[in-house]
Amino acid sequence: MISMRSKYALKALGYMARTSDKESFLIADIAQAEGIPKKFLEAILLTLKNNGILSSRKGPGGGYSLAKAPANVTIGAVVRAFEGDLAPVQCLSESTSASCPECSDEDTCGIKLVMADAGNAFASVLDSVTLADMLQRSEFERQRRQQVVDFAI
Amino acid sequence: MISMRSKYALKALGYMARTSDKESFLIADIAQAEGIPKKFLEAILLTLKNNGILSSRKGPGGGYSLAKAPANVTIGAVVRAFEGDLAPVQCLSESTSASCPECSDEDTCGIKLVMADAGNAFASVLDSVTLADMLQRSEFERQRRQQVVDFAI
DNA sequence: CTATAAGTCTACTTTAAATATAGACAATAC
DNA sequence: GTATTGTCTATATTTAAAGTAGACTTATAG
Repeated sequence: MISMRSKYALKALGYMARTSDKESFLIADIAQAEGIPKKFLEAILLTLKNNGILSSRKGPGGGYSLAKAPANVTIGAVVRAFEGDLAPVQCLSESTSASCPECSDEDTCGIKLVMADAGNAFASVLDSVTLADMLQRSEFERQRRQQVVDFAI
Repeated sequence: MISMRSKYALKALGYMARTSDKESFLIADIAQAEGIPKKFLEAILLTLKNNGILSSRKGPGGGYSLAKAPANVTIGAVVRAFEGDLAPVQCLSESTSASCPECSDEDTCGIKLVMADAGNAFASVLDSVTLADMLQRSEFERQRRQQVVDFAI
């Protein structure tokens, strides 16, 4: 389960990428458009900035902008900014140095080996999809469903 | 991140499957062997029983036994007993009926579409590996590392 | 039929993390 | 210099996980 932070981040980025007529976005506007608590979004956008995904300018006329083209931002990079490495078990996380306290032999632990595979499968998908892909996919799905409805009429 | 419950469950099952000379296991013995808090393990084994993975008998001479051969128990089934469906986002979970509160159109939500793929990739791995596979893999890794050490000497 | 050995159930406590909020601070444009 | 906007620090709230305690039930042995 990914956190709300990650989901809000993806929503905010999706909104910014989708609204291509605007260059810069106010926190308050994004919050309202996507239904995200403003103060919470504040911290989220800051994290995205610190991860090089967004850039910002203070003062009047300022706001947040995408630091890269949507085709160059992977979903994996966004999610990792909030969830750390995407390890399904603690002992696979490199950032959290906490290993299994009671694992007799971590190197040959079957659980760890299997979870590594599963975690990699999960991460590969997110790393292979960009923000642009995500929007395109959503749009494709919208049109596909629209056609089904048209056909039904 | 999977919970300790799932990890403890896999440890307990691994222990039972590995210790093939015994038929029946006491909670206390498993707890001690695998370093799991006994009272906590109690609840975990019960859940495994309710999911048809273990069977039990009360009274003297009783204890827990594997309800199926290790080759017929998938890691996915074990983990699902504790984590529910392995949905990476709430709106993909069928058990938790809570959908995204602020998703304008859930059917075409790009986040949901991408996360569905990632979640499926994760689940596929766990569903394709059995308890027997896990033990075998661990043993294989143990021997491989042993050889490397021998060679180094 | 009683004593004992096991699993089962209910309730609670503790701990930690996620989520969210408040308010002061800093930078920039005009 | 003042209004606008992002940034930072601190705190509150809520929720779930992790762990514990103790009474209850079922079965076996003798």
